[in-house]
Amino acid sequence: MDIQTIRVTCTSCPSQGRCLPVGLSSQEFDGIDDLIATRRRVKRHGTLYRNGDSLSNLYAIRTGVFKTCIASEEGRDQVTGFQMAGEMLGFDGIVNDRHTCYAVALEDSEVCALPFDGITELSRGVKALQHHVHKMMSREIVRQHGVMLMLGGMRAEERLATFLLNLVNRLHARGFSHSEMILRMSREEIGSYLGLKLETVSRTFSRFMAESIMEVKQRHIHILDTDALRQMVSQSEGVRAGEFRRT
Amino acid sequence: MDIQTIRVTCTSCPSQGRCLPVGLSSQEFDGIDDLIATRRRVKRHGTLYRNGDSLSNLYAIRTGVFKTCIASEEGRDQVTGFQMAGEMLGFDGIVNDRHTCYAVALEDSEVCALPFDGITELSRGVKALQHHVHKMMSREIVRQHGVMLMLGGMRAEERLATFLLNLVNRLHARGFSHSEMILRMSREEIGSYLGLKLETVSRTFSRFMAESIMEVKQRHIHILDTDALRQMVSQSEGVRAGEFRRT
DNA sequence: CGGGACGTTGACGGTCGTCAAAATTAGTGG
DNA sequence: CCACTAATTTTGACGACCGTCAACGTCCCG
Repeated sequence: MDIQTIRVTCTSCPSQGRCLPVGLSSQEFDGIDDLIATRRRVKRHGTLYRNGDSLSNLYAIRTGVFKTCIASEEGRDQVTGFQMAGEMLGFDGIVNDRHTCYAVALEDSEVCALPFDGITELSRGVKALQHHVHKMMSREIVRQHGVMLMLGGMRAEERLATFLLNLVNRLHARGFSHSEMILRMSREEIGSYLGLKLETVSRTFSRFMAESIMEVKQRHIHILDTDALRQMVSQSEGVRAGEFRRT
Repeated sequence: MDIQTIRVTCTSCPSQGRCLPVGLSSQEFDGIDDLIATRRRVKRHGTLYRNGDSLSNLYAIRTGVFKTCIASEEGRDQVTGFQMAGEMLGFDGIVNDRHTCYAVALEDSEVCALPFDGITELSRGVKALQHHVHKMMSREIVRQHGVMLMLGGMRAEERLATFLLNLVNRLHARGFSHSEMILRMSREEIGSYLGLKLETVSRTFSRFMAESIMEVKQRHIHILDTDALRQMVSQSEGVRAGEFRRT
């Protein structure tokens, strides 16, 4: 048994206010605490929900990191995102009352399970909550636009640079270093997310290291030249004729 | 002046019930009509909203076809989707109160502009509407998962097959043929959506025609062998060793 | 210390992007 | 209605990027 559930209140959450209660007055905040939110521990490689599971909860991550994947019928899976503290999971399940994704913890993690019915009901009374739910779903849509941009037109270098910058930024916003991090996902998982094979991911890391843009020791990343990475992402313009461009 | 606005009610909509009022009781339906929904005509190549525009409305398509695009900073645009009658546009704008996309009509079209504030307010009273809004946003998220799957791991043939099947299905659901259609978008727009260059799209069409899977005359498509297309999409498994696989 | 998961590196080839030019269609004005 | 130009589409030749296959290194945990 690797999952525990206990009654919990937002008031004591380590990801303070990143998820649902953003921007609520203290009175409204008390309302949130009335949501019967249960805390669940999910061990590394444990599954939070599978596709096909009926949608009962949305999940807010308290600590840890998750990946979400789609399992296509033909057996090829694909990572659709990596989520960390304060981010929410489960919106994919609302259309058909069942999840079309599965979510797996990449390290021992803790989530807050929020009954979807409770959220909708509460948000009928609390404007700020209602708006925030809309915002979170909209944010997910816009995030995915970025992924589509990446998958649609970028080369391996640009994809990996985009990915690493995004990751380190999100970690920095959570109080970690803006230049160092430990990846919680394998090369294969990165590749799946970026639409690349794991060998290509590995090679691209090596190239970055050779160009002393970063130090890479397995999953430990130390970014030495953030600007170089940023340029990679937006360099796409102004390429010399004859060069290979995916755009 | 290519845009007209007039007061309109759902009751007389040609895309009956595909957008907001799905599953509402007649009483609730009357509530929807209270939304100050204005009809807007948008001519071919006309813009419904641009990125940067503040979010005031969501849009339900009454007639016609639209494309939505992201404009990346570096000038490379990308089509994120094609929308037709009964489908809704604008969810991307909710996070930051401004659109991060632009929407362009591919033929003379007509939309219903629904003030976002009105929708949220009304949905606080009407459960079914509230749930439906959530569903539509969730559906958009799931749709994009499909696009990511396509962009992440499919070959040109599979992408185009997926695209055409999806399109013809949606048209069929609207009462059109299940085997014939006229594309409203150029090869370049298709390519942008599929993460391919227009030449590759054109070549792939030619190949489909050579294999008599379909007849292609410019933008007129006649599908002769739907099963062949379906197999392309799910064929990915069981490929002989030595073949190129993007998965 | 040994086995398995994970990561790195090399060689080779396929797909699709690039460049170029021709063909077909669409749109415009006389 | 027809000439003329612009836009879109098709087709070909060539090569870059990245996928495939394979072998080797490294790390972790029992």
